Amino acid sequence: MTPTNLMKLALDQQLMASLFSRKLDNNLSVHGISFTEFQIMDQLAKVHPQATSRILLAQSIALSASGITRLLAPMEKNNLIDKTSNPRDARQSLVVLSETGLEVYGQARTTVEFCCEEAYGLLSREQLVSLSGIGQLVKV
Amino acid sequence: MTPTNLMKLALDQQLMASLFSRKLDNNLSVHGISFTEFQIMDQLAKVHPQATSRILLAQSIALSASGITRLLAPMEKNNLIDKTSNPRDARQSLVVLSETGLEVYGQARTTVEFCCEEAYGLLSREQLVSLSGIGQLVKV
DNA sequence: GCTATATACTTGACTTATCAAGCATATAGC
DNA sequence: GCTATATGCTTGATAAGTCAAGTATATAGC
Repeated sequence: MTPTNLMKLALDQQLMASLFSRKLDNNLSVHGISFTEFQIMDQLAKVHPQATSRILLAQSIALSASGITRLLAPMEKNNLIDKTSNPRDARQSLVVLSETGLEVYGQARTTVEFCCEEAYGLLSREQLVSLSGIGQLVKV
Repeated sequence: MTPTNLMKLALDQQLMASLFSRKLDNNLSVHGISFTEFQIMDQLAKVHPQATSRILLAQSIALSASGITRLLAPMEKNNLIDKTSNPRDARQSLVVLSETGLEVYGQARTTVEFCCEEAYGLLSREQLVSLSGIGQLVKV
């Protein structure tokens, strides 16, 4: 594959990602959350009821430390998450999904899965496998 | 593929896109342009020396009309693009790459192609071929 | 134990986008 | 031709993120 075609592929991917994230934002608004908030809740749900530090959350969705601070503040006010502190490290402020948060996540997840089906359902099994190959690169 | 796995794949894609666009932004800064600006220049280069309307540019990179206005203003001031008007439609304001713009695009493109190679080079030829079909979906 | 450095945040100033509203021009229906 | 509506673009207010600098706590070296 030529560099030109590779670039075209990459730019298309970016465009797709941009459209898809907008779609999710729109669809999630009925649950009162943004796509970014959903991403956080998804991370928290994975390890629930274990608490996660803000730094780890930030890294997991490629957000800066200050971005996390600003994102979590309203989520806490809306009772989606609870704050704890780490007795072993007073610098850390740990985060867990609240009762409400878990419930909202469950509902939102249905919406997200539906959108994913709608967007990626058209792809062949082969294409999906190729795409999941890309997911590996994230870790690099 | 289960809905759960499909969602995981989609979220990974978003993460990748986010990391990749940040990487491009960083690498393009030596050319004095952002990734968004590069995307615009790429669209303009495709049809150069033909002029493009702002609305079409906006759609091609999934940006709002006002986003385009705000993006193009500094590009014009930096002489990367030239403004023309459409004699058949006085509402339109057409855009072309300037001499300088074309030159900067050429240099920036080398950088972008390098980044793409770095990011996607790890995938197999078969994976890349099946992925290039996905670009079609963008138009849906 | 004290100092130096690293880590986990938070805050202020700024950037880049959005949406809603507005203005100018074009097009369609009567 | 006139009015109604649609299109192309700009502007003000706002949202969501960034970076640089600051604060508080932890860890390491002496």
